[in-house]
Amino acid sequence: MTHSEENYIKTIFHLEKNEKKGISTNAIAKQMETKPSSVTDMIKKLSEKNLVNYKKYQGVSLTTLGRKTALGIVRKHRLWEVFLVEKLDFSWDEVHEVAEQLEHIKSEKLIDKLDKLLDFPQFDPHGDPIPTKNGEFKEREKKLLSKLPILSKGICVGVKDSSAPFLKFLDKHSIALGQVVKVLEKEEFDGSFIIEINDKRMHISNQIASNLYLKIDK
Amino acid sequence: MTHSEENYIKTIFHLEKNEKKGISTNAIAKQMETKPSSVTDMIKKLSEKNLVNYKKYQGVSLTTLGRKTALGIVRKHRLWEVFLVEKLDFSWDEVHEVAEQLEHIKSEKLIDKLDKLLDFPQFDPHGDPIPTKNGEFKEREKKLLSKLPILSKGICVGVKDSSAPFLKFLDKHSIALGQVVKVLEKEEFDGSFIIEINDKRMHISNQIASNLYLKIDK
DNA sequence: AATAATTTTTAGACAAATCTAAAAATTTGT
DNA sequence: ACAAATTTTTAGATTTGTCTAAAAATTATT
Ligand SMILES: [Mn+2]
Ligand SMILES: [Mn+2]
Ligand SMILES: [Mn+2]
Ligand SMILES: [Mn+2]
Repeated sequence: MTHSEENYIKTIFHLEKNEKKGISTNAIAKQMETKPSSVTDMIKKLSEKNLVNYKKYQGVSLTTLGRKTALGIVRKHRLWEVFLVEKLDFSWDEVHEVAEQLEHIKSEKLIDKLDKLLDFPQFDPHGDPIPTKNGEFKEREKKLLSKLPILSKGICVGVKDSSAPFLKFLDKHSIALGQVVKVLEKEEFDGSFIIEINDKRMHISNQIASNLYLKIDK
Repeated sequence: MTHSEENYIKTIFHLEKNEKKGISTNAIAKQMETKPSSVTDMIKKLSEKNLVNYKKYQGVSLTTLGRKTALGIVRKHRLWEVFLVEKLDFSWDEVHEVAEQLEHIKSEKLIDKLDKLLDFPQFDPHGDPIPTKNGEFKEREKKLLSKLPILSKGICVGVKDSSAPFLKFLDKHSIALGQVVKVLEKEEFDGSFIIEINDKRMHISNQIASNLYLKIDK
C-alpha cells in the first residue's frame, strides 16, 4: 500500500466513528484537504483492492480487510505518539505531525518491539485507545465534561479535539490527563462550567468542557 | 525534498567515497537498480536545485549544499540503526532495511532527541561513523584485516560489506565488533588467513579478511 | 412534481518518477 | 586516427496521484 492509500483508509476509518451510513466523497475530501474528484479516483482503486465497499453515489465504507488495515495504521500512529512522549520527551501537542509520517513505516517487527519497549500501552497521549496486534480495539467508557450532571466526579482521560492550540491551552492552565475533576456549577447562559481540578476552583468555557473526556467514578 | 531525491543524493555521497572524479550515470544506475536514463532525468532536477554539479557527459558531484544534505540523511540512517539495535534488540543484519525507510522522516527535533536518547553515539552497528548535527564526520583510523602485516594486533571496529549474509556469517562464527584480533599467518596460495580471535585460532577466507576492519594497536 | 441546489462522477490535463528505444557523445582498441 | 564499443542523453510512453471543468445523479425547495 502507498502512503496515500493508507491515508485514505485511515480517514475513512475515523469518519466512520461518527457516521453510521456510508462516508460521503465530500466528507473525505474536506478531511483530507483534497478535491472530491481525487477522492472518487482513489475510492475506485481502494474498491478494486477490496478495502472499501463502494457503489456510485452511495458513499463508501470499509470492508473487513479495510478495517483491519486501518486498525494497523492507527496502532502504529498511536504507539509512535507514546514513544515520542515517553522516550523522547515530546509534549502531547507536538507528536501528531511526526506520527503522521512514522505510521507509514513498514516493519511488523519494528512495531512489535516498539510496543514491548513501551510496555504495551493501552492509550496514546491524548487518551485514545491503541488497537492490539490482533486489531482488538476497546474504547474506554468516557463522557464529555459538558454532558455531565452537576456534582459528578471523574478523572480526565482524554481530549476530543487534539489540536496543538487546544492542548497548549490545557497545559497553560495545568489541565492534564489523570487529574480528578468535579463539576461544581453550570452557567446556563453561555454553557460555561465551574469545576474543581487540582483542588482548585476553575471557570472553563463551554468550548473547553465540550472537548474534555472524563471517566466517571462509580 | 522527496524520498527519491534523497536516495539519489545519498547514493552519490557513498559513491564519492571511492571515486575522486565525477560519479558516472551508470554507477548511480547500478547502485540504485534503476536505468541510466532515469538517473539523467533526476540529475538534471538535482542540478536545478543546486544539490549537484553537473555538466553533460562529465559525471556528477555533490555541491556543498548536496553534501550537507547527504550528511543529514546518513546521520538519520545511522542513528536509527543504533536505536533499532540498542533499544529494540534488532540484530545488526536486520536494521538496514528499516533504516532506509526511517531516514526519510522529517523532524529535526525527533533526530536530536533520538541522538540524546542514544547518548550521542559516534558509530553505527556496522562501525560506520555518525555525522554530528553540524555535519562533522570523522572516519576512524582502520584497516582491512587482509591488508595487515603478519603478527599485527588490533580490535575489530567495522565491516566493509554490511549485507545480511555476511553479518550472519560473522554472527555464526562469533565474530563481533570490539573483539581483539591477532593476524597469525597468511596463506599466499588462496589469500586466506589464520587469526586469533576470542583466544581461539581460526581460519578465515580472503573474502572475509577483505571485509573486516581493524583498528591497529600502537 | 417540477425546478433549483448540491453532490458526485467523468473527461481530460499535468507533474513526478520511471521505462524503452533511438540518437549522440565519449572512450577504447587496433 | 579511425572504427567499434560503451556510455550518456534525448524522445516519447506509462503509472500514480492530483487538479479543473463539465456532465450526471441525487437531494432539497417551492
Ligand atoms: Mn495523532
Ligand atoms: Mn493521538
Ligand atoms: Mn544501513
Ligand atoms: Mn550501517
